[in-house]
Amino acid sequence: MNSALETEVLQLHAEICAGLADPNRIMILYELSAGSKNVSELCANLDMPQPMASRHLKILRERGMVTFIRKGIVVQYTLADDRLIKALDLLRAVLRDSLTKRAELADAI
Amino acid sequence: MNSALETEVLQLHAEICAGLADPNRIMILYELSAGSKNVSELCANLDMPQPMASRHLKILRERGMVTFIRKGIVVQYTLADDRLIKALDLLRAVLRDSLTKRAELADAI
DNA sequence: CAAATATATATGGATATATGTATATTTGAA
DNA sequence: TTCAAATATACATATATCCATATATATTTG
Repeated sequence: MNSALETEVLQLHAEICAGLADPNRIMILYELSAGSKNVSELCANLDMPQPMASRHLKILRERGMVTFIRKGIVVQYTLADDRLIKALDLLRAVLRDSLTKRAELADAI
Repeated sequence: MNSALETEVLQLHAEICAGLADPNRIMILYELSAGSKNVSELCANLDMPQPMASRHLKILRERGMVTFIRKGIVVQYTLADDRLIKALDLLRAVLRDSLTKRAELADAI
């Protein structure tokens, strides 16, 4: 029923989602949504070890979720698409409502 | 800088994203967005073994992404929040544009 | 209650992911 | 060429995930 092409798109779709599926990467994306940053700035703002930032940035790069430009000795990263933040915001809203609902259920006990 | 509460919210946020990060679960969510289904219907429509469907449904349930009602002998699952589909659609659009850009770069070679 | 069917769970092996530490690479400047 | 800063990668380890298979549980009907 599914063509090989559809299967591959689905796989890539899942990989973008997996790109969001880590607290550190979510922080990086929100940080970049406030403006481009180089690796050092990201590390400082997020209190994250540099190798950790580089590894997560690599994952985001591979999935086309961030872009980068080398500016002399520093590498500046930019959010590739604002819709990534829109999606994250939607999912956070889903989470909020889900937690609210669970709290109401708990109160009803 | 991050409170323990913010850290936990971030973790839950990442877990919702991880809920989307599998081709089979994406298919299940889109299938449910067209209307509630029981496990057998999901398996039939998606050509998916039943234990596999149950396993993925469990993951979606734990994250509050689907709800279920037992109707006699069958269990009917429902998409918990339409914004999950909105987020998936946004991410698919990001993917589409990203692939388009890469194709243009390839053509430029 | 017993049989048939629908769901759920437990197990295990292969694969993937996250992290810290150490090291390599790249770049600009002395 | 040599150094220092910024960034990227390698390695080792721990943990989590995926899937297939087998098994267990629950519900309806006769």
